[in-house]
Amino acid sequence: MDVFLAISEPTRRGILDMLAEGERPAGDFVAAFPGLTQPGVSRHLRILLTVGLVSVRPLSQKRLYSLEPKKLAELDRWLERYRGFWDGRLNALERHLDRKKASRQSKPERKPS
Amino acid sequence: MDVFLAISEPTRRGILDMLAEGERPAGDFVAAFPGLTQPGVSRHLRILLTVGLVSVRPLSQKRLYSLEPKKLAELDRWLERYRGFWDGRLNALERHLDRKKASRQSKPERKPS
DNA sequence: ACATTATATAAGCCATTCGTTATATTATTC
DNA sequence: GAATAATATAACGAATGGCTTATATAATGT
Repeated sequence: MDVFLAISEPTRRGILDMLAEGERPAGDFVAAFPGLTQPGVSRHLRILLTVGLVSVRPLSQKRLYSLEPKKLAELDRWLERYRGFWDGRLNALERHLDRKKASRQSKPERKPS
Repeated sequence: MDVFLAISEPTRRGILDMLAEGERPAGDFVAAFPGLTQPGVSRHLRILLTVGLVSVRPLSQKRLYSLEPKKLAELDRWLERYRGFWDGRLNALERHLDRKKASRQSKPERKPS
């Protein structure tokens, strides 16, 4: 299983989306996806972990998952080839860069759980 | 089948990569992937077509496929959320923007201070 | 009309994946 | 140490995906 296959699953993208806001215990995902059972969610986490899209650290009985951005950069590098093919994209990039540059001295913060 | 699933397959990414260089007849892909049979390639093209990642126009017996960038922009919009999580990305973006700007105006600026 | 070229569709097989229930593991609390 | 809480693993069935061979469609050339 590679990164592309890993993010092809909606639930796993949902998990990543939640992790974009910060570190979270596995239980949060179980609660967030009522359509799935706990083992089901656990398996998705396992997949994201083995692929390298997330990492874990134990906190008592809990396991805190967090985003592993380097792997997502892989995906971005693939898209790189196609960027410039669509219009309207440039403005979005410029806006993003402006935000980035404006907050360059401050590190991106992570919400504690 | 959605865009994420469509690009999760290596052969289909290969097809898109070839299309990044321009319009191509179906036969080109059959030739480019010796590990697959013609119907196998045809099915991948069908999938890319139904998802909206490519389009076709007939030219005599041939069918010319070309990239449909708008659909890839969808993927990019998803990644947007995560951009800014990895380092080193900024420079690549800036380089790209510089290229873009350079092609839009006659005199590109070397480095903003 | 018939053969050829280019591509698509059909049918079937095998591998993978996703979900489930049941059970195991690990840490905490009483 | 027994009970509880949080999470992981095992085993398995159902669905999906991708590949194949065989066949169909469509346009071109003779």
